[in-house]
Amino acid sequence: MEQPRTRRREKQNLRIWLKMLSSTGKVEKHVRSRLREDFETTLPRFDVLAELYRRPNGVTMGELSSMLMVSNGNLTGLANRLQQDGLILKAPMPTDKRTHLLYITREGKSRFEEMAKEHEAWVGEFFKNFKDEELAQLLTLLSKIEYAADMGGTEETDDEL
Amino acid sequence: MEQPRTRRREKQNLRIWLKMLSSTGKVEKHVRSRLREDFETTLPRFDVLAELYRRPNGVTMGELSSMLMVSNGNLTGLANRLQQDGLILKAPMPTDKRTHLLYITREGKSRFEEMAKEHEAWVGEFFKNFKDEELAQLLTLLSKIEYAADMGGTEETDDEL
DNA sequence: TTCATATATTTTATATATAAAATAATAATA
DNA sequence: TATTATTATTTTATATATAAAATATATGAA
Repeated sequence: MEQPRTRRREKQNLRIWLKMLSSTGKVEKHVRSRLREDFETTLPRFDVLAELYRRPNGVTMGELSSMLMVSNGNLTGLANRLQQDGLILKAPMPTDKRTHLLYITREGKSRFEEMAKEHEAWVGEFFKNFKDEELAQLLTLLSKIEYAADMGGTEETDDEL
Repeated sequence: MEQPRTRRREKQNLRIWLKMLSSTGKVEKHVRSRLREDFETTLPRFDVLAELYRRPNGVTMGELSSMLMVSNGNLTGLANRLQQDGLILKAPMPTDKRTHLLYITREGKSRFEEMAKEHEAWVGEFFKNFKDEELAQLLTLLSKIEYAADMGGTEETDDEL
């Protein structure tokens, strides 16, 4: 015999996952369009600048790729293009020539500041009609999902804890 | 003079947006890995099969690309690869040779059924520790964001309605 | 009919993205 | 010190993804 309770729950899980994908995707598409049309850049490039902006002392390729959760190979290309544009610098560490440090340039910094201001406004539009309490709830619920993802495979249900 | 209330709110908006990106991204990475390792396929291919599975009468390229929210050009390549694998069929409409209809094949159908079952389980893991009420809340909040995205630029704040 | 316009899809150029192999440099060990 | 193993990054092959141009077909108007 079936388990309608469990089945309903499974359907609900899928519905939420699809909603996460569609809502995130739509906001992301909007941000990407604005970055492209207003600043002739892309989201991954913006993300790189954002991290380097917060670390004026530089970050290694490896650190940055794990911060951004992208592969090393992906970051290699991104960093090359950003360096070509004069927005970042890349230099091997004298003490270990394998390791390469990335820095944001003065131009990259000022470019990022312009974009970050706008970026905040674009994102804010989507939350305009949220109550403070709803924002807090949403943050908590999403954090719970991320936590489950970080635990990945090792976690248990509450019952078993 | 500054407006700490507004500023706090802006920070919170950004925090949530980043959390949407990170939580969705981590679940997505997990699903992509499983699809790759267990079924030698990818998320976009799975998405195409999912839509065609639900429409046995076929869907045109244009319809499908807007359902999946990807460009026509992107779908062209995806559809070619899926047809090569024998999972879908593509055929021009006799009444309008510009339009091409996509269908899932018997093999595609059975392949998708296998994957869908697993997919549901993978996704369910992330919501294991959620109460029914929390799931409902999350769905509502995400829907509100998606709604704002769909209204894109035309919407007003509640105050002004 | 014929020409202009509109529509559906594909092609092209380019940027992300990954996994896996290759490279380069360092560290560790015999 | 030589050899081995490890680490950091790049390269390669492939798949997604888009915007813009090109193609092919259909529709509409003169």
